Amino acid sequence: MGHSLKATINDVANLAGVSIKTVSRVVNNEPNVRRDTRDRVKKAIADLSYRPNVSARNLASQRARLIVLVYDDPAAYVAPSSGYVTKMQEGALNACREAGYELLIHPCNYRDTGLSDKLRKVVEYARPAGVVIAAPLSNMPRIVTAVEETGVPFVTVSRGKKSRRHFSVATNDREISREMTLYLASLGHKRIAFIGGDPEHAAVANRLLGYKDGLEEAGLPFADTLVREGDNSIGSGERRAAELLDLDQPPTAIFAANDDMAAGVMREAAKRGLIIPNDLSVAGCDDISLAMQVYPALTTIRQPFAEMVQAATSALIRRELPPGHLELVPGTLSVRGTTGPAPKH
Amino acid sequence: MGHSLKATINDVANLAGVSIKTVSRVVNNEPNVRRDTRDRVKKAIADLSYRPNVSARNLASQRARLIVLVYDDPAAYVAPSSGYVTKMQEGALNACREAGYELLIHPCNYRDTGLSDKLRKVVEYARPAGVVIAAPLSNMPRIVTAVEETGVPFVTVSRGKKSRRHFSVATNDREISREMTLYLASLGHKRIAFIGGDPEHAAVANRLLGYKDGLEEAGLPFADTLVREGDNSIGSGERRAAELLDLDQPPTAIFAANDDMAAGVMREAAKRGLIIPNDLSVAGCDDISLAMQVYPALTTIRQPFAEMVQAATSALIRRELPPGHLELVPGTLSVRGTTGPAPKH
DNA sequence: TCGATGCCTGGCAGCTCTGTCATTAGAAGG
DNA sequence: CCTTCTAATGACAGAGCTGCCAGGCATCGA
Repeated sequence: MGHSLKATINDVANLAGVSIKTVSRVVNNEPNVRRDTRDRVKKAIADLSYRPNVSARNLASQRARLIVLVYDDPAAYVAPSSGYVTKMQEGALNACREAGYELLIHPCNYRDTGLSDKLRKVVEYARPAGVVIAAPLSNMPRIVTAVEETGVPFVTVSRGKKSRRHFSVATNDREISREMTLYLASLGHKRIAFIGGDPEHAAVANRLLGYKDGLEEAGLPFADTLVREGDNSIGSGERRAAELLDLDQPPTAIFAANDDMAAGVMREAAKRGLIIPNDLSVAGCDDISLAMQVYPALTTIRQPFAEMVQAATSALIRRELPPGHLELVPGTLSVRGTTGPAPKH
Repeated sequence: MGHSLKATINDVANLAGVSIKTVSRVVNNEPNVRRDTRDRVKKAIADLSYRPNVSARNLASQRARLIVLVYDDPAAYVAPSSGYVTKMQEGALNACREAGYELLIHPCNYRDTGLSDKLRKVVEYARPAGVVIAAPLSNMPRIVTAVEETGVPFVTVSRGKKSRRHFSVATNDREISREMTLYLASLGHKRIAFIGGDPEHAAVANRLLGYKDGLEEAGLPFADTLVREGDNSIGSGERRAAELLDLDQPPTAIFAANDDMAAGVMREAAKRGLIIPNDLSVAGCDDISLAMQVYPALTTIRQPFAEMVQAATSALIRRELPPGHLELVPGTLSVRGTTGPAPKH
């Protein structure tokens, strides 16, 4: 019915019989408006189905109601990739919609050498209210510094270590990796291998530490030969698994620092006719959708990506960013079909 | 060095010794500016590292340089899902960046009954230059109508059938499904099953037609029992595969209308100890990242999602939208490891 | 020589809001 | 009844840019 398509604040003011300033107050939930005036304005807004013009608001208030989400999109360089991107977007969108903010997504390639400059440009151009930097980019000093230098408030998500300088959200990587290792040990596995990822990613380094913690706590020896470095891709999971399974004393369980590599391990096992979990247990980390798509479903560590990014985004919008504060969102073990008791001999 | 953070058009005009209007002309690549004037302005812009204020531009020109991308996000209702979302975003972002536009993503759930109203609100609020509606939402009349009624230009992507009313981009679903069926027949398969999806999705209906075309062309009989209806999820792929493999005369090849269902078929085969492709050939459709993640890698139909969305988005930005025009982006067969010669007996 | 034509350039209004400050109304106090 | 204070409201000036129109200045043909 209400055609509109462009009622302005003036139309609302006329209809309600008040000044545009009062309408502005109502729209922005400011105090000092009488109850009945407020109701009258609200009715007029509804009748005209008035929506404030975002551009005019941003221009007048000198700040854009806009959050930029910066993340690494593995699809750009590693052939097949996963669902963590949509998870993050979901979290950011939740927080933005709630507050009437817009979200600008900015996928990028962490290996791009010109990335810092590009990011700087994007931020200076969009002039957002804040920037969310997701892992693994959040662990790259040059990236963080580039954003920091623009002077726009920002939050990092999933950093390995705490920062003195800015607000960050992370998960308890080390702790939960320890738990996974202990769980594997509790199944009777004595030779548990670990496939790490790019050591530049702090989260990955923490997972390795957690693995060591777990071994120690279970009274198992740490062996260099059982630790390999992949690049987070399925292919590297396959290759590292091949190396491990070719050992004289191959592992009976392989814990990969992300799900893609775990899937690679499963592929290699399938090639060799190994039955999972009877002959080999496999565990991953991240709980991306891929984890449920493989058969058997992958035992993994659920990373609450959406929640983490949502927490980061709303902190940004609320402007509650005590520098150096680390917000911890705990992960959980997700035990599914790829882990089982160690083979008898 | 140029600190800036907020040089305005006035600063540039002063430095270059021209009026702001001339600066505006240069920024917008308008004609009728002398060569040396243009160069002088460009230099001033560079020196001050001036970036036009998006809000001011949008406000003054009465149009937002913003595209809304509306798509169905399966992650919301079907547990595990796939990479077509990032593909689409990639295409849309490419087109937007090129033209200096922003992209507003709007994932939604196609089963949400209040979706039309929500979309209407989003569009009226953001007032974008255009809306891209991706499949399967583009096949739902109530969705398309809701967007149409806002009066904002829009494009649908991957519709099954041509529309008289608006511009659309699609792929040659029927044709390419026919080719896949012919390919399977050429491997010697006589009983080729088809698992379709939600019949409300026009693309899926077309794939069924292509399957029939292919059978006919190969001189194979069409059998009702070999056609099943899934819901595009992995789970439904498993269930339908179970039904098919329990038949007295089970198929030797299964062609699923999307990759998730094909992955489900593979899971069911693995459960039964069937070796793919020796005992059973499996083909999918979409070529999402999952297709490369399963083992063996899935033979599928590559759907150029990114290209399609990119084409749609730039048409929107260029405002070249002849109503009723159908832009066809061809798919291609991607033969990988899940298809092979039919078993001997 | 005088328009006429066409390229360049600038002036100015206006897009829709918000921030600041002024003003009014109403309550409280003497 | 008049002051004093506070809550409620409004007037007005921008925020930074674009659209429209007017004008200046060569160039060209008659």
